[in-house]
Amino acid sequence: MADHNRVVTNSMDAMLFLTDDQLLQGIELMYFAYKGFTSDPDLILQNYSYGRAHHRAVHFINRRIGLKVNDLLDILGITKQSLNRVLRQLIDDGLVESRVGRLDKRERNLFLTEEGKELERQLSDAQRKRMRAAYRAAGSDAVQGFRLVLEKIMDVETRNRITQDKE
Amino acid sequence: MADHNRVVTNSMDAMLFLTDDQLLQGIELMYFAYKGFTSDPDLILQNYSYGRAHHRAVHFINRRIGLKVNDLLDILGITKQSLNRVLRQLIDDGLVESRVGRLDKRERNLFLTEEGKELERQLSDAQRKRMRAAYRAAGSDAVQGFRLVLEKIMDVETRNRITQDKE
DNA sequence: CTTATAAAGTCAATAATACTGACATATATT
DNA sequence: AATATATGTCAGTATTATTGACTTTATAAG
Repeated sequence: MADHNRVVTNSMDAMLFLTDDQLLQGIELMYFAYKGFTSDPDLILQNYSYGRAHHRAVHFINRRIGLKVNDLLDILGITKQSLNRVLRQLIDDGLVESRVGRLDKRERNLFLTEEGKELERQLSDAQRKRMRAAYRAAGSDAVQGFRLVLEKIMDVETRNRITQDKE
Repeated sequence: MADHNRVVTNSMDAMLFLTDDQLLQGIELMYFAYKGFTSDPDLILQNYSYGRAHHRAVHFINRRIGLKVNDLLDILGITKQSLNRVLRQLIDDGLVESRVGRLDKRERNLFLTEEGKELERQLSDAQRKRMRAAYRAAGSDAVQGFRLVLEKIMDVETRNRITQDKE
């Protein structure tokens, strides 16, 4: 009975490339792909003496226009002290605008200025270019699989927050 | 003529989810998935007062047993001064052994000790568990696509080095 | 209206990871 | 003997993150 179950499990694992070695290969792929994924924006950010933290802030302020500081903290999963330095710089440099909330004046809504949008465009153009090339080379079926697996790798709470935002 | 080409390109893009917005969604997926991907090992590493740099070193020393220090530097893409601190700790703590090369005595070959293997097992078990669950949930076709897209996202030089190592 | 809670912002100290530059040692190559 | 290579180390700096303590302003609860 136990033996029978194991055989079944193993054959399913084989179909799904689930040997320990295949899984380690997938783990390495994630590592190397993520490295490439961040390399193009990193080069651009150097010209501004900014880092990845600035990129992430600019990205999410662009994607969720007018989001609150607390929302950004939740998304990034860092402390407000960590975000503060980055956000302070972006605001002082005129890339981000912080407006007092209309309903709740304690809140601050974040927006990209024209200059901020310009940096965002540079960064996302570079990153999109790589993704577009990868998608084209891999084909649409592969892209669907790619997206599905990534969604399953995420923390469930993160996935719920993301997918709920879509609709 | 130009118009005609653009129409064709756009429809292909649509099939491949290649609108700017879809590409940005893919970029966010990568970000959130990578965050989940590293979260389990990060928790384990805290018990050892180690960081991700230690994880990467342990991972690759395990995967390419006896690799040279220079090989590890190439893989990680960091300076020897950066690696030194991490490697020094791992060696001093008895997780990694550095043996003088047989043919070229200037070289050092790196190995995990039993204790090092034990940490590697803990870390990769946690990471494999998440990957296995994601693969199972997504299905084997999706996994193939996932792997293919990741390979295309990598830098070409990295991809050549990895795929050449496979055979 | 007063007290409590919440959102945002700041100051200070610390840690992990990376960098550049300079230099040392042992071994191999020319 | 001179040069190059592989490794290791010291010092100084930058980025990104942390914890803890505290302030200001505004809303909510009593």
